[in-house]
Amino acid sequence: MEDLRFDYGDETPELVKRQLSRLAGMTSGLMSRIAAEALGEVGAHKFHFVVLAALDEFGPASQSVIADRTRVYRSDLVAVLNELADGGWIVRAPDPADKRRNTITITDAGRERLAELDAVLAGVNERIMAPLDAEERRQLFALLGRVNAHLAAGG
Amino acid sequence: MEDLRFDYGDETPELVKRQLSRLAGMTSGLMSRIAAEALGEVGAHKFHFVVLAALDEFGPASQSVIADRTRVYRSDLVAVLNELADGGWIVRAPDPADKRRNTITITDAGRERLAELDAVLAGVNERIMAPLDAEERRQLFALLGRVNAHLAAGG
DNA sequence: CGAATATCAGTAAAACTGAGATTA
DNA sequence: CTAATCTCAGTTTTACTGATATTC
Repeated sequence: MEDLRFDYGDETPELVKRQLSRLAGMTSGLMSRIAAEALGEVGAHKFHFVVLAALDEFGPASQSVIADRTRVYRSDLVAVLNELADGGWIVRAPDPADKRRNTITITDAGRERLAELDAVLAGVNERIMAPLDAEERRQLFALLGRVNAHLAAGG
Repeated sequence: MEDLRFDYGDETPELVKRQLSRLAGMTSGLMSRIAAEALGEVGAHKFHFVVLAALDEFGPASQSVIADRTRVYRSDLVAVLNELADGGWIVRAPDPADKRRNTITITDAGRERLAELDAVLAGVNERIMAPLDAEERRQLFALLGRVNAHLAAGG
């Protein structure tokens, strides 16, 4: 992941450029790679952030509920929680009321970790959005937000 | 690839929403998936489009040159060209002047295929950008273009 | 000889599927 | 008995690395 690349080179075909400029999504793999790389540098990945944020905001929950909230697959969530437990950022305890369930709880260290990852991502955002001023960023997010909402609604 | 998903559910943590709204790139995986799925429906993938476009615009070239122009890895380009040759969209012939090289040439069928894939991608673009009018799309692409240029320059 | 070209085999990470064991 | 929960094993796709044979 050392060669961060974004465009298609100096001799990019016009047809490709046109599609790239129209299909915002096809060009944005790099942005998530920058985020993944930055999180990787502190030994995390995006699911750590997403899961810790869900636990911090909504409180303790079963793995199944966390999977629904975060859209992490139940099967993959197991490994993510193992990693978070190894770091002392969550506690996994059997639910006495339903022995099928585990109750996952964020720890104080977990909240510190969450703040750390949030800061990392804020730094990534700053790096990516550097060429835009505050008003332009607001515009960009508003436009993307409308596209996103449209897609999320099944458009 | 049947469950196209974009947001993080009704109970998305605020921290995640905030990062999602700021980090445009982290949310755009779906857009490229829509494009990949649409191309898949006609038996293609994005490298078919990119390689055909490069051949159409710049003329016949060696595999090495195509790899540089399209940023498709040399090792992966072999399989892409095999598929394009099987479809009759390109011709692969040894270069008499340098026996290490193949000369790749787009065929008339290849140009038709390229037009077909271009139309598919235009349809995807229309679907994604549906909520924005022409002026808003122009604005969005201009803003993204500046971010892209910044990242492409190594920002 | 060293370097470039095309090819193949294989790795790594992310997204996803399916099946098994346990408990409600 | 059916259904839910957790876990594990495995698939698929994409991006990428390394090695090899051939030719310059």
